[in-house]
Amino acid sequence: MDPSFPRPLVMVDTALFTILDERLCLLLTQRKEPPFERKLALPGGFVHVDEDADTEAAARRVVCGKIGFDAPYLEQLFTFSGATRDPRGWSVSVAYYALIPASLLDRSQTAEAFPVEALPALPFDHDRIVAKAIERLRGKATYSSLPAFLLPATFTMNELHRIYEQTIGVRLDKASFRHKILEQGIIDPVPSQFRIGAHRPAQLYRLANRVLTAFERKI
Amino acid sequence: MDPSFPRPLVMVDTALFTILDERLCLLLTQRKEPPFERKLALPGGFVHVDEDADTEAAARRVVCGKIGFDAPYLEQLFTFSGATRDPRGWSVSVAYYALIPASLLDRSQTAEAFPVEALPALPFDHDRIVAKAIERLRGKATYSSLPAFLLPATFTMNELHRIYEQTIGVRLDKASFRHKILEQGIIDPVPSQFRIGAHRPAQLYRLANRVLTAFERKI
DNA sequence: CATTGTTAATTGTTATTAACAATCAAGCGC
DNA sequence: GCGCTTGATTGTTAATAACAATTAACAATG
Repeated sequence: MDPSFPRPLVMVDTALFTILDERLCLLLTQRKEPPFERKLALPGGFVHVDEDADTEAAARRVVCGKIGFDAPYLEQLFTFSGATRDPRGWSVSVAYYALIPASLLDRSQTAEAFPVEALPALPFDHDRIVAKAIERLRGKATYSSLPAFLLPATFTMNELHRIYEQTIGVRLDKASFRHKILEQGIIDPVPSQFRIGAHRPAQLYRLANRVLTAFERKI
Repeated sequence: MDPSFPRPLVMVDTALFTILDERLCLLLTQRKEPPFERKLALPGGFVHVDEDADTEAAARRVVCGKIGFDAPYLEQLFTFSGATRDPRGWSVSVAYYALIPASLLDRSQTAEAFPVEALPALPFDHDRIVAKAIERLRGKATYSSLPAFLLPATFTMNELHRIYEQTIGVRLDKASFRHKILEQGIIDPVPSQFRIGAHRPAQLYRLANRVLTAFERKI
Protein backbone atom coordinates (compact mmCIF):
# COMPACT_ATOMS: atom_id res chain seq x y z
CA MET A 1 0.00 0.00 0.00
CA ASP A 2 1.58 3.20 -1.21
CA PRO A 3 0.18 6.34 0.37
CA SER A 4 2.42 7.15 3.25
CA PHE A 5 0.49 10.01 4.83
CA PRO A 6 -1.15 9.29 8.19
CA ARG A 7 -4.30 7.22 8.11
CA PRO A 8 -7.13 8.16 10.45
CA LEU A 9 -8.97 6.03 12.96
CA VAL A 10 -12.06 4.47 11.40
CA MET A 11 -14.95 3.57 13.64
CA VAL A 12 -18.68 3.01 13.63
CA ASP A 13 -21.26 4.47 15.99
CA THR A 14 -24.85 3.34 16.20
CA ALA A 15 -28.06 5.07 17.21
CA LEU A 16 -30.43 2.36 18.41
CA PHE A 17 -34.05 3.46 18.55
CA THR A 18 -36.84 1.75 20.40
CA ILE A 19 -40.18 2.79 21.85
CA LEU A 20 -40.78 2.44 25.57
CA ASP A 21 -43.91 3.76 27.30
CA GLU A 22 -45.02 5.40 24.06
CA ARG A 23 -41.80 7.42 23.89
CA LEU A 24 -39.03 7.28 21.34
CA CYS A 25 -35.86 6.14 23.13
CA LEU A 26 -32.20 5.54 22.39
CA LEU A 27 -30.11 2.72 23.82
CA LEU A 28 -26.85 3.97 25.33
CA THR A 29 -23.84 2.13 26.69
CA GLN A 30 -21.52 2.89 29.51
CA ARG A 31 -18.06 3.16 28.00
CA LYS A 32 -15.54 0.64 29.33
CA GLU A 33 -12.38 2.33 28.07
CA PRO A 34 -10.93 5.80 27.82
CA PRO A 35 -11.56 8.33 26.52
CA PHE A 36 -14.75 9.18 28.41
CA GLU A 37 -14.52 5.98 30.44
CA ARG A 38 -17.76 5.15 32.31
CA LYS A 39 -19.67 7.85 30.43
CA LEU A 40 -22.90 6.97 28.63
CA ALA A 41 -22.44 7.04 24.86
CA LEU A 42 -23.73 5.57 21.62
CA PRO A 43 -22.60 1.96 21.14
CA GLY A 44 -19.62 1.98 18.83
CA GLY A 45 -16.26 0.48 18.01
CA PHE A 46 -13.41 0.36 15.61
CA VAL A 47 -13.70 -1.14 12.18
CA HIS A 48 -11.61 -4.30 12.02
CA VAL A 49 -10.16 -4.41 8.55
CA ASP A 50 -9.40 -8.09 8.87
CA GLU A 51 -12.75 -9.34 10.13
CA ASP A 52 -15.37 -6.85 8.98
CA ALA A 53 -16.50 -7.19 5.38
CA ASP A 54 -17.44 -3.51 5.41
CA THR A 55 -18.62 -0.82 7.80
CA GLU A 56 -22.12 -2.26 7.80
CA ALA A 57 -20.73 -5.55 9.03
CA ALA A 58 -18.89 -3.65 11.73
CA ALA A 59 -22.10 -1.87 12.68
CA ARG A 60 -23.97 -5.18 12.87
CA ARG A 61 -21.24 -6.55 15.10
CA VAL A 62 -21.55 -3.56 17.42
CA VAL A 63 -25.36 -3.80 17.51
CA CYS A 64 -25.24 -7.54 18.27
CA GLY A 65 -22.78 -6.85 21.05
CA LYS A 66 -25.24 -4.41 22.55
CA ILE A 67 -28.61 -6.15 22.21
CA GLY A 68 -27.57 -9.74 21.55
CA PHE A 69 -29.32 -10.16 18.22
CA ASP A 70 -29.47 -8.64 14.75
CA ALA A 71 -31.54 -5.46 14.41
CA PRO A 72 -34.64 -5.80 12.20
CA TYR A 73 -33.73 -2.56 10.51
CA LEU A 74 -30.28 -1.04 10.12
CA GLU A 75 -29.27 1.76 7.78
CA GLN A 76 -26.22 3.87 7.21
CA LEU A 77 -26.81 7.40 8.46
CA PHE A 78 -23.87 9.69 7.82
CA THR A 79 -20.11 9.79 8.11
CA PHE A 80 -18.66 12.19 10.63
CA SER A 81 -15.02 13.20 10.53
CA GLY A 82 -12.49 15.72 11.70
CA ALA A 83 -9.71 16.44 14.13
CA THR A 84 -11.89 17.57 17.03
CA ARG A 85 -14.52 14.88 17.32
CA ASP A 86 -12.22 12.46 19.17
CA PRO A 87 -9.42 13.51 21.56
CA ARG A 88 -7.19 10.84 20.04
CA GLY A 89 -6.91 12.87 16.86
CA TRP A 90 -8.33 13.01 13.35
CA SER A 91 -10.93 10.27 12.95
CA VAL A 92 -13.77 9.04 10.81
CA SER A 93 -16.97 7.56 12.20
CA VAL A 94 -19.50 5.92 9.94
CA ALA A 95 -22.75 6.27 11.83
CA TYR A 96 -25.66 3.85 11.50
CA TYR A 97 -29.11 3.86 13.00
CA ALA A 98 -31.28 0.89 13.81
CA LEU A 99 -34.88 0.27 14.86
CA ILE A 100 -35.55 -2.30 17.52
CA PRO A 101 -38.93 -3.48 18.86
CA ALA A 102 -38.99 -3.05 22.62
CA SER A 103 -40.53 -6.50 22.93
CA LEU A 104 -37.22 -8.05 21.91
CA LEU A 105 -35.28 -6.31 24.67
CA ASP A 106 -34.82 -7.63 28.18
CA ARG A 107 -34.81 -5.64 31.37
CA SER A 108 -31.09 -4.98 31.55
CA GLN A 109 -31.21 -3.53 28.04
CA THR A 110 -34.25 -1.31 28.54
CA ALA A 111 -32.57 0.01 31.69
CA GLU A 112 -30.12 1.82 29.41
CA ALA A 113 -32.82 3.35 27.20
CA PHE A 114 -33.34 7.10 27.37
CA PRO A 115 -36.13 9.15 25.82
CA VAL A 116 -34.72 11.28 23.03
CA GLU A 117 -36.00 14.45 24.72
CA ALA A 118 -34.19 13.57 27.93
CA LEU A 119 -30.79 12.29 26.89
CA PRO A 120 -27.78 12.75 29.15
CA ALA A 121 -24.84 14.76 27.81
CA LEU A 122 -23.02 12.61 25.28
CA PRO A 123 -19.28 12.48 24.58
CA PHE A 124 -17.52 12.94 21.22
CA ASP A 125 -19.88 14.37 18.61
CA HIS A 126 -22.62 11.94 19.56
CA ASP A 127 -25.10 14.79 19.98
CA ARG A 128 -24.76 15.58 16.31
CA ILE A 129 -25.16 11.93 15.39
CA VAL A 130 -28.31 11.66 17.47
CA ALA A 131 -29.75 14.85 15.99
CA LYS A 132 -29.12 13.61 12.48
CA ALA A 133 -30.57 10.19 13.25
CA ILE A 134 -33.79 11.66 14.63
CA GLU A 135 -34.04 13.99 11.66
CA ARG A 136 -33.68 11.08 9.25
CA LEU A 137 -36.10 8.85 11.13
CA ARG A 138 -38.74 11.61 11.21
CA GLY A 139 -38.20 12.42 7.56
CA LYS A 140 -38.50 8.87 6.37
CA ALA A 141 -41.40 8.00 8.61
CA THR A 142 -43.70 10.25 6.61
CA TYR A 143 -43.35 8.30 3.40
CA SER A 144 -42.21 4.80 4.33
CA SER A 145 -42.91 1.81 6.49
CA LEU A 146 -39.95 2.54 8.75
CA PRO A 147 -41.87 3.02 12.02
CA ALA A 148 -43.30 -0.50 11.69
CA PHE A 149 -39.87 -1.85 12.54
CA LEU A 150 -40.29 -0.46 16.03
CA LEU A 151 -43.14 -2.90 16.60
CA PRO A 152 -43.08 -6.66 17.12
CA ALA A 153 -43.75 -9.01 14.21
CA THR A 154 -47.52 -8.60 14.51
CA PHE A 155 -49.38 -5.51 15.64
CA THR A 156 -52.75 -3.83 15.44
CA MET A 157 -53.65 -0.91 13.21
CA ASN A 158 -53.97 1.38 16.21
CA GLU A 159 -50.57 0.40 17.54
CA LEU A 160 -49.07 1.22 14.16
CA HIS A 161 -51.00 4.46 14.12
CA ARG A 162 -49.64 5.50 17.49
CA ILE A 163 -46.07 4.58 16.51
CA TYR A 164 -46.29 6.77 13.44
CA GLU A 165 -47.66 9.66 15.47
CA GLN A 166 -44.87 9.31 17.99
CA THR A 167 -42.04 9.10 15.49
CA ILE A 168 -43.31 11.90 13.27
CA GLY A 169 -44.57 13.98 16.14
CA VAL A 170 -47.91 15.07 14.64
CA ARG A 171 -51.49 13.89 14.94
CA LEU A 172 -52.72 11.71 12.08
CA ASP A 173 -56.32 11.08 11.10
CA LYS A 174 -57.34 7.53 11.94
CA ALA A 175 -59.36 6.84 8.80
CA SER A 176 -56.90 8.49 6.43
CA PHE A 177 -53.98 6.69 8.01
CA ARG A 178 -55.76 3.38 7.62
CA HIS A 179 -56.53 4.05 3.98
CA LYS A 180 -53.02 5.11 3.03
CA ILE A 181 -51.24 2.31 4.84
CA LEU A 182 -53.47 -0.39 3.38
CA GLU A 183 -53.39 1.15 -0.09
CA GLN A 184 -49.60 1.20 -0.16
CA GLY A 185 -49.63 -2.47 0.74
CA ILE A 186 -46.82 -2.17 3.24
CA ILE A 187 -48.67 -4.36 5.73
CA ASP A 188 -50.90 -7.42 5.41
CA PRO A 189 -53.59 -8.62 7.80
CA VAL A 190 -52.76 -11.90 9.48
CA PRO A 191 -55.77 -14.09 8.66
CA SER A 192 -58.11 -14.71 11.60
CA GLN A 193 -55.67 -13.41 14.18
CA PHE A 194 -56.83 -10.80 16.63
CA ARG A 195 -55.54 -8.97 19.66
CA ILE A 196 -58.03 -9.82 22.39
CA GLY A 197 -58.47 -7.57 25.38
CA ALA A 198 -61.21 -5.97 27.38
CA HIS A 199 -62.85 -4.69 24.21
CA ARG A 200 -63.50 -5.41 20.60
CA PRO A 201 -60.72 -7.65 19.23
CA ALA A 202 -58.35 -5.87 16.84
CA GLN A 203 -57.14 -7.33 13.57
CA LEU A 204 -53.44 -8.19 13.67
CA TYR A 205 -51.17 -7.13 10.83
CA ARG A 206 -47.59 -7.88 9.78
CA LEU A 207 -45.14 -6.18 7.46
CA ALA A 208 -45.53 -7.29 3.86
CA ASN A 209 -42.31 -9.02 2.90
CA ARG A 210 -41.70 -6.79 -0.07
CA VAL A 211 -41.56 -3.75 2.16
CA LEU A 212 -37.83 -3.57 2.58
CA THR A 213 -37.11 -3.62 -1.12
CA ALA A 214 -39.87 -1.15 -1.88
CA PHE A 215 -38.49 1.03 0.81
CA GLU A 216 -34.91 0.92 -0.31
CA ARG A 217 -35.83 2.43 -3.61
CA LYS A 218 -36.24 5.63 -1.65
CA ILE A 219 -33.38 7.91 -0.67
CA MET B 1 -2.87 6.89 19.29
CA ASP B 2 -3.45 3.47 20.72
CA PRO B 3 -5.25 1.10 18.40
CA SER B 4 -2.57 -0.87 16.65
CA PHE B 5 -4.65 -2.81 14.15
CA PRO B 6 -4.28 -1.84 10.49
CA ARG B 7 -5.96 1.37 9.44
CA PRO B 8 -7.66 1.48 6.06
CA LEU B 9 -7.18 3.92 3.22
CA VAL B 10 -9.67 6.78 3.48
CA MET B 11 -10.66 8.60 0.34
CA VAL B 12 -13.44 10.68 -1.16
CA ASP B 13 -15.14 10.23 -4.52
CA THR B 14 -17.45 12.73 -6.11
CA ALA B 15 -20.34 12.43 -8.55
CA LEU B 16 -20.59 15.77 -10.36
CA PHE B 17 -23.91 16.29 -12.11
CA THR B 18 -24.66 18.82 -14.78
CA ILE B 19 -27.17 19.16 -17.60
CA LEU B 20 -25.96 19.36 -21.18
CA ASP B 21 -28.30 19.33 -24.18
CA GLU B 22 -31.24 18.63 -21.90
CA ARG B 23 -29.56 15.48 -20.59
CA LEU B 24 -28.34 14.67 -17.11
CA CYS B 25 -24.57 14.19 -17.28
CA LEU B 26 -21.68 13.26 -15.02
CA LEU B 27 -18.22 14.78 -15.13
CA LEU B 28 -15.49 12.13 -15.25
CA THR B 29 -11.71 12.38 -15.02
CA GLN B 30 -8.97 10.43 -16.66
CA ARG B 31 -6.95 8.87 -13.86
CA LYS B 32 -3.32 9.96 -13.76
CA GLU B 33 -2.02 7.22 -11.46
CA PRO B 34 -2.42 3.51 -10.98
CA PRO B 35 -4.53 1.63 -10.31
CA PHE B 36 -6.66 2.01 -13.44
CA GLU B 37 -4.28 4.61 -14.87
CA ARG B 38 -5.75 6.54 -17.82
CA LYS B 39 -9.20 5.10 -17.20
CA LEU B 40 -12.17 7.43 -16.85
CA ALA B 41 -13.43 7.55 -13.28
CA LEU B 42 -15.21 9.72 -10.75
CA PRO B 43 -12.99 12.54 -9.48
CA GLY B 44 -11.58 11.50 -6.14
CA GLY B 45 -8.60 11.51 -3.86
CA PHE B 46 -7.25 10.65 -0.47
CA VAL B 47 -8.30 12.46 2.65
CA HIS B 48 -5.36 14.46 3.98
CA VAL B 49 -5.60 14.28 7.74
CA ASP B 50 -3.31 17.23 8.12
CA GLU B 51 -4.93 19.66 5.71
CA ASP B 52 -8.58 18.63 5.40
CA ALA B 53 -10.85 19.76 8.20
CA ASP B 54 -13.15 16.84 7.42
CA THR B 55 -14.22 14.67 4.49
CA GLU B 56 -16.44 17.45 3.16
CA ALA B 57 -13.41 19.71 2.96
CA ALA B 58 -11.59 16.95 1.12
CA ALA B 59 -14.52 16.61 -1.27
CA ARG B 60 -14.55 20.37 -1.91
CA ARG B 61 -10.85 20.23 -2.62
CA VAL B 62 -11.39 17.44 -5.14
CA VAL B 63 -14.30 19.26 -6.80
CA CYS B 64 -12.31 22.50 -7.07
CA GLY B 65 -9.46 20.57 -8.62
CA LYS B 66 -11.83 19.28 -11.24
CA ILE B 67 -13.96 22.29 -12.18
CA GLY B 68 -11.88 25.17 -10.79
CA PHE B 69 -14.53 26.61 -8.49
CA ASP B 70 -16.73 25.63 -5.57
CA ALA B 71 -19.86 23.66 -6.44
CA PRO B 72 -23.14 25.50 -5.72
CA TYR B 73 -24.50 22.35 -4.13
CA LEU B 74 -22.51 19.56 -2.48
CA GLU B 75 -23.88 16.85 -0.22
CA GLN B 76 -22.54 13.70 1.35
CA LEU B 77 -24.00 10.66 -0.36
CA PHE B 78 -22.87 7.42 1.23
CA THR B 79 -19.78 5.71 2.54
CA PHE B 80 -18.55 2.68 0.65
CA SER B 81 -16.11 0.26 2.16
CA GLY B 82 -14.64 -3.20 1.95
CA ALA B 83 -11.68 -5.26 0.85
CA THR B 84 -12.69 -5.65 -2.79
CA ARG B 85 -13.55 -2.14 -3.91
CA ASP B 86 -9.90 -1.12 -4.37
CA PRO B 87 -7.08 -3.48 -5.45
CA ARG B 88 -4.79 -1.85 -2.88
CA GLY B 89 -6.78 -3.47 -0.08
CA TRP B 90 -9.45 -2.66 2.45
CA SER B 91 -10.55 0.94 1.99
CA VAL B 92 -13.22 3.45 2.85
CA SER B 93 -14.58 6.00 0.40
CA VAL B 94 -16.88 8.76 1.54
CA ALA B 95 -18.85 9.63 -1.58
CA TYR B 96 -20.31 13.07 -2.27
CA TYR B 97 -22.44 14.38 -5.07
CA ALA B 98 -22.61 17.89 -6.42
CA LEU B 99 -24.78 19.86 -8.82
CA ILE B 100 -23.12 22.23 -11.26
CA PRO B 101 -24.78 24.58 -13.76
CA ALA B 102 -23.44 23.84 -17.22
CA SER B 103 -23.10 27.58 -17.79
CA LEU B 104 -20.19 27.67 -15.33
CA LEU B 105 -18.22 25.02 -17.19
CA ASP B 106 -15.82 25.69 -20.03
CA ARG B 107 -15.30 23.58 -23.10
CA SER B 108 -12.51 21.40 -21.76
CA GLN B 109 -14.70 20.50 -18.80
CA THR B 110 -17.86 19.72 -20.73
CA ALA B 111 -15.75 17.51 -22.99
CA GLU B 112 -15.49 15.07 -20.09
CA ALA B 113 -19.24 15.03 -19.39
CA PHE B 114 -21.16 11.84 -20.15
CA PRO B 115 -24.92 11.32 -20.12
CA VAL B 116 -25.85 9.07 -17.21
CA GLU B 117 -27.51 6.60 -19.59
CA ALA B 118 -24.33 6.31 -21.64
CA LEU B 119 -21.49 6.13 -19.15
CA PRO B 120 -18.32 4.23 -19.94
CA ALA B 121 -17.37 1.30 -17.72
CA LEU B 122 -16.07 2.73 -14.46
CA PRO B 123 -13.30 1.33 -12.23
CA PHE B 124 -13.49 0.49 -8.52
CA ASP B 125 -17.10 0.47 -7.29
CA HIS B 126 -17.87 3.72 -9.05
CA ASP B 127 -20.87 2.16 -10.76
CA ARG B 128 -22.48 1.65 -7.39
CA ILE B 129 -21.66 5.21 -6.37
CA VAL B 130 -23.20 6.57 -9.55
CA ALA B 131 -26.32 4.44 -9.13
CA LYS B 132 -26.77 5.64 -5.58
CA ALA B 133 -26.18 9.26 -6.55
CA ILE B 134 -28.81 9.16 -9.29
CA GLU B 135 -31.23 7.46 -6.94
CA ARG B 136 -30.72 10.17 -4.33
CA LEU B 137 -30.95 13.00 -6.83
CA ARG B 138 -34.20 11.62 -8.27
CA GLY B 139 -35.63 11.01 -4.84
CA LYS B 140 -34.89 14.46 -3.53
CA ALA B 141 -35.92 16.25 -6.69
CA THR B 142 -39.55 15.39 -6.06
CA TYR B 143 -39.79 17.30 -2.81
CA SER B 144 -37.01 19.88 -2.82
CA SER B 145 -35.39 22.66 -4.77
CA LEU B 146 -32.38 20.54 -5.66
CA PRO B 147 -32.76 20.61 -9.47
CA ALA B 148 -32.57 24.40 -9.40
CA PHE B 149 -28.87 24.10 -8.61
CA LEU B 150 -28.34 22.69 -12.08
CA LEU B 151 -29.38 26.04 -13.53
CA PRO B 152 -27.52 29.36 -13.61
CA ALA B 153 -28.28 32.04 -11.03
CA THR B 154 -31.36 33.23 -12.90
CA PHE B 155 -33.72 31.13 -14.99
CA THR B 156 -37.23 31.07 -16.36
CA MET B 157 -40.10 29.03 -15.01
CA ASN B 158 -40.08 26.82 -18.08
CA GLU B 159 -36.37 26.14 -17.79
CA LEU B 160 -36.91 25.08 -14.21
CA HIS B 161 -39.86 22.98 -15.30
CA ARG B 162 -37.79 21.15 -17.87
CA ILE B 163 -34.94 20.55 -15.41
CA TYR B 164 -37.32 18.97 -12.96
CA GLU B 165 -38.81 16.75 -15.64
CA GLN B 166 -35.36 15.65 -16.72
CA THR B 167 -34.03 14.87 -13.28
CA ILE B 168 -37.16 13.09 -12.08
CA GLY B 169 -37.87 11.48 -15.41
CA VAL B 170 -41.63 12.06 -15.52
CA ARG B 171 -43.89 14.62 -17.17
CA LEU B 172 -45.16 17.36 -14.86
CA ASP B 173 -48.18 19.55 -15.41
CA LYS B 174 -47.16 23.11 -16.23
CA ALA B 175 -49.79 24.87 -14.19
CA SER B 176 -49.50 22.59 -11.17
CA PHE B 177 -45.74 22.83 -11.21
CA ARG B 178 -45.94 26.58 -11.27
CA HIS B 179 -48.34 26.66 -8.36
CA LYS B 180 -46.37 24.31 -6.16
CA ILE B 181 -43.00 25.89 -6.78
CA LEU B 182 -44.25 29.41 -6.12
CA GLU B 183 -46.28 28.32 -3.10
CA GLN B 184 -43.29 26.68 -1.48
CA GLY B 185 -41.38 29.90 -1.94
CA ILE B 186 -38.21 28.21 -3.05
CA ILE B 187 -37.74 30.74 -5.85
CA ASP B 188 -38.36 34.46 -6.18
CA PRO B 189 -39.03 36.47 -9.33
CA VAL B 190 -36.27 38.92 -10.19
CA PRO B 191 -38.13 42.25 -10.48
CA SER B 192 -38.54 43.49 -14.04
CA GLN B 193 -36.07 41.05 -15.50
CA PHE B 194 -37.11 38.96 -18.44
CA ARG B 195 -35.58 36.49 -20.82
CA ILE B 196 -36.09 38.09 -24.23
CA GLY B 197 -36.17 36.01 -27.37
CA ALA B 198 -38.26 35.57 -30.45
CA HIS B 199 -41.39 35.32 -28.35
CA ARG B 200 -43.15 36.55 -25.30
CA PRO B 201 -40.52 37.51 -22.69
CA ALA B 202 -40.33 35.14 -19.72
CA GLN B 203 -40.07 36.27 -16.13
CA LEU B 204 -36.68 35.46 -14.61
CA TYR B 205 -36.47 33.80 -11.21
CA ARG B 206 -33.70 33.08 -8.73
CA LEU B 207 -33.40 30.71 -5.78
CA ALA B 208 -34.74 32.22 -2.58
CA ASN B 209 -31.83 32.51 -0.20
CA ARG B 210 -33.52 30.53 2.52
CA VAL B 211 -33.76 27.51 0.26
CA LEU B 212 -30.70 25.71 1.44
CA THR B 213 -31.65 25.83 5.08
CA ALA B 214 -35.26 24.88 4.39
CA PHE B 215 -33.96 22.07 2.29
CA GLU B 216 -31.53 20.71 4.81
CA ARG B 217 -34.34 20.01 7.24
CA LYS B 218 -35.20 17.14 4.91
CA ILE B 219 -33.41 13.80 4.55
C1' DC C 1 -49.15 46.52 -40.52
C1' DA C 2 -52.12 42.65 -40.21
C1' DT C 3 -50.92 37.54 -40.19
C1' DT C 4 -48.66 33.76 -38.37
C1' DG C 5 -45.82 31.20 -35.29
C1' DT C 6 -44.00 30.32 -30.90
C1' DT C 7 -43.42 30.48 -26.19
C1' DA C 8 -45.27 32.52 -21.65
C1' DA C 9 -48.77 32.67 -18.34
C1' DT C 10 -53.47 32.14 -16.64
C1' DT C 11 -57.96 30.33 -16.06
C1' DG C 12 -61.49 27.03 -15.34
C1' DT C 13 -63.28 22.47 -14.94
C1' DT C 14 -63.03 17.87 -13.37
C1' DA C 15 -61.26 14.12 -10.73
C1' DT C 16 -58.56 12.58 -6.53
C1' DT C 17 -57.32 12.83 -2.18
C1' DA C 18 -57.18 14.28 2.51
C1' DA C 19 -59.45 16.19 6.82
C1' DC C 20 -63.18 16.09 9.89
C1' DA C 21 -67.05 14.30 12.28
C1' DA C 22 -70.08 10.95 13.25
C1' DT C 23 -71.60 6.27 13.47
C1' DC C 24 -71.53 1.34 13.84
C1' DA C 25 -69.28 -3.10 15.80
C1' DA C 26 -67.55 -6.12 19.34
C1' DG C 27 -66.14 -7.40 23.36
C1' DC C 28 -66.08 -7.00 28.91
C1' DG C 29 -67.78 -5.93 33.63
C1' DC C 30 -71.48 -5.08 36.36
C1' DG D 1 -79.29 -6.01 29.42
C1' DC D 2 -76.61 -1.59 29.92
C1' DG D 3 -72.86 1.20 29.87
C1' DC D 4 -67.92 1.55 28.88
C1' DT D 5 -64.01 1.22 25.96
C1' DT D 6 -61.60 0.38 21.90
C1' DG D 7 -61.85 -1.12 16.94
C1' DA D 8 -63.49 -0.17 12.34
C1' DT D 9 -66.30 2.13 8.88
C1' DT D 10 -68.95 5.53 6.58
C1' DG D 11 -70.18 9.93 4.72
C1' DT D 12 -69.58 14.74 4.02
C1' DT D 13 -66.78 18.62 3.20
C1' DA D 14 -62.60 20.94 1.98
C1' DA D 15 -58.29 21.06 -0.25
C1' DT D 16 -55.19 19.46 -4.21
C1' DA D 17 -53.85 17.81 -8.29
C1' DA D 18 -54.61 16.62 -13.25
C1' DC D 19 -56.25 18.01 -17.54
C1' DA D 20 -57.68 21.05 -21.17
C1' DA D 21 -58.27 25.28 -23.03
C1' DT D 22 -57.47 30.16 -23.37
C1' DT D 23 -55.23 34.55 -23.30
C1' DA D 24 -50.75 37.37 -23.60
C1' DA D 25 -46.64 39.04 -25.68
C1' DC D 26 -43.42 39.36 -28.69
C1' DA D 27 -40.65 38.50 -33.57
C1' DA D 28 -40.57 37.38 -38.20
C1' DT D 29 -42.76 37.50 -42.48
C1' DG D 30 -44.82 39.04 -46.51
